[in-house]
Amino acid sequence: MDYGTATTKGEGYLSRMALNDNKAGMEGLDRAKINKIIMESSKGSKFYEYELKKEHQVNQRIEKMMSQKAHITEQQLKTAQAQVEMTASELEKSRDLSRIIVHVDMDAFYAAVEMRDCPDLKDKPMAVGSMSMLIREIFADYDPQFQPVSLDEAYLDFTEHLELRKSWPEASRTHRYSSWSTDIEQPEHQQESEAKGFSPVLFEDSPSSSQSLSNSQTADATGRTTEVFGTSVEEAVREMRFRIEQKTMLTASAGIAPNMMLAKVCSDKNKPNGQYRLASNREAVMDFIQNLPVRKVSGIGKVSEKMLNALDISSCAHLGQQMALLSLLFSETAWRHLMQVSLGLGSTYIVRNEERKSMSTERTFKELNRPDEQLSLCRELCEDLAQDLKKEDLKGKSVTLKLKNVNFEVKTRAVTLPCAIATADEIFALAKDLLKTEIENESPQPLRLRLMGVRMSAFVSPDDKKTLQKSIVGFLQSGKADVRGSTQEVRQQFEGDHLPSCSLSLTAQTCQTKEEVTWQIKKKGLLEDHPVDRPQLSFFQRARAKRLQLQVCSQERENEQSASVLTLRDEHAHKRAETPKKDTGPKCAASHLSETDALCPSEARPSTSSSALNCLTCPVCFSHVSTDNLNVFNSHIDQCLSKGEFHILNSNADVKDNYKEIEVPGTDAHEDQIKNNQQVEPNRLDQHHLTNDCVHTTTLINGDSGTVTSHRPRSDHDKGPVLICPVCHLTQDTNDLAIFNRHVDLCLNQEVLHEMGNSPSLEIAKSNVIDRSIPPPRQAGSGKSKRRDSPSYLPSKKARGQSPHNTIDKFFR
DNA sequence: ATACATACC
DNA sequence: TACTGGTATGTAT
Repeated sequence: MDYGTATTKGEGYLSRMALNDNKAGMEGLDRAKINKIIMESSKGSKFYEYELKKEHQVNQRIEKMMSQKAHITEQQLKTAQAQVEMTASELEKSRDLSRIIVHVDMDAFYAAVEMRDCPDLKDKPMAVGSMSMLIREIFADYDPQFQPVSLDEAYLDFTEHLELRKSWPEASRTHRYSSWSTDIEQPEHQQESEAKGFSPVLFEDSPSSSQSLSNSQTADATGRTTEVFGTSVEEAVREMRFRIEQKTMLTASAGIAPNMMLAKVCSDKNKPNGQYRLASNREAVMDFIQNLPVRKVSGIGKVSEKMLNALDISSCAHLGQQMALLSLLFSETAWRHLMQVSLGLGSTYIVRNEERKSMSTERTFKELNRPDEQLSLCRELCEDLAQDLKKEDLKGKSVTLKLKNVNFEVKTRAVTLPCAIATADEIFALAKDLLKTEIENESPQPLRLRLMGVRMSAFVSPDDKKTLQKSIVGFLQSGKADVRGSTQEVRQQFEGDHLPSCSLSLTAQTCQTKEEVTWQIKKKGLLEDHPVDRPQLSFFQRARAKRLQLQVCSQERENEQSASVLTLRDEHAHKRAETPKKDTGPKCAASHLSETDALCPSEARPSTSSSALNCLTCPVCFSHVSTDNLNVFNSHIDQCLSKGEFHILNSNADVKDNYKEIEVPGTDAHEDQIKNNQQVEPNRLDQHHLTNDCVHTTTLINGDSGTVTSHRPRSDHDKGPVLICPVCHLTQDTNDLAIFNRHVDLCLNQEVLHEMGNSPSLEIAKSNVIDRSIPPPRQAGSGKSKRRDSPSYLPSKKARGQSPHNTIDKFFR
């Protein structure tokens, strides 16, 4: 075997390549010359170089695996063998041969795509159709639950259909040839029909769709030939293929087997325009499997095949023989899957999995290395993606930026928000930051890109998308009742969107998860009227007090808004304290709030209603501010922030210095910024700080701590402040605000835990506690750390349902 | 949650 | 042959 020969980087591959070509029969050739040609052709082909690099990586994996194998003892193997046999007999017990699964695969689908795009065919009449239509119109007759796997593939469970079919009259099994194919009865009529002016179509979006097909079929007065199909599986499948062909003018192949894995292999057996049936008995299955190359199995790709080959495994029979070894070398999921394959097992029930998990758009181009161009491309992609999202009415919480450089190296960078977003501006606000970070990381060299992509994932469920009227106050009113039940109703709808640019803000009202609710509830604590008077109250008690107060005031909405404003302000103050930045001077503190607009759907933004805002309490000085004008209130907070109690935060960072004007997406300043984005300011306080806020959940303590710690006059600053936790009232032996904040967060979370008792959101609350116990992003300025450490107690992904026919991909442990 | 690799069409 | 664009998922961290 040739892997492992390449240990040095540059020459390794090349010598290996040269070696590879040095096969029997080539001995007499001028080897030096050949090597030179190989070298030359590889030169300039970044793609080829990258392929070699990947190959090398795979070879190293294999090497590692082989050395692992070399260390396996007889004893280990014996134990593994016993284990594996146990598993095998368990799996054997679960074998279900009662289902009849069919895999259909359109033969020339992609050729048809080409044809559609071929200008010569553009003007020819096109029949309507699509997989979804096939779906609807043909597949559903055989299995209403059928699963479309891709544009040209589907799984169907024929079992029920076949039962019914037994008693069907012949008429129900008789199908007509379409008018365009009446001239010939052979299946090969396709070319002929094209000659008649039709081109095969499967696409709903074809420009000249709509007329022909259904018309021609129903108006098939000529009648001509019909075909009667029998009641057996083969006949039923043949009938289905016949109907597909009549409808789409494309042939399909099919596989019939007792499970999905086998059906898929079978559909490949008689590939163009054929079908293959594997009988539903164990012997037939095992026979079929024995000589089946592992590579034929869906999910075993190039890499897996190579790794298995290195272990002298090429057929499924080999798999069965080597399971003990495989169980020692591969991950649990991987070897279990392999074992299923070796036993000819696969999924026997078909799940229609209609929700997409992500949506993305990417583009390949000639080298793009100017940051301004990269950014505007990024924007374009975001716009495209937003459009696509809109078509399916999707909103997601995670945005991933994908970059491939001219050397074909791929990078993905992602952020997740607590709330779902969908517009181009919102997506761009995040993607832009991810991109900028990468540009900065590479500087002073430019990023030399050949591909860029933007993906949206973590979609909110349709239920969650509906904005509900019930407010978080309503949630609190129901006490600690079923949080799960109320979670979805926590959002508020605000009417209007005409906000003074300075005073409004994102609220977390659009957030969807329990975690976010917890987060909000905690924020809610800041609404407390007299926290200094009643500091002994728990967070929830305070929340309840607030609720009562709110009831009295019956001004829920407006208070919600002020809550949001306060909270955000706090978050930003916190951020500033944590991440000192060089920025322009203060302008309007609330403009920080505006920046977050980009990150939440506009319809969720609170409006600055003109109704009275009594009961407003400054989160910094805790004095009451009687105003119904949020601008006034914001100014008040600005003043508080820029003096007095808040100075403690300045020990970490000069708050004032960190105020700056923010370009809000959609504003001129923002647009200009994008357009002229030549230079990137590395330490800008920008949208992604909100991102960080969101990712790290709560950051609400700062305002509090400012107050709580204001026991000492400013002159004592040098000695360090005395920090007393407002929750547990214990003096904290630290000057480090970050540590102190973490402590308070923990305390608060413990409150939440207690309060929630066994409520369903416990898990979430817990995770907050744990998250908080992790040090905050190390350095300020870099602002790079968007990583969130995941709690170790979370169930592993293995717990997720995985269907056996899924891919396994990585085999190594 | 994020990054990356693998897989499939 | 070179190699895209889209989605999903397994593994590692």
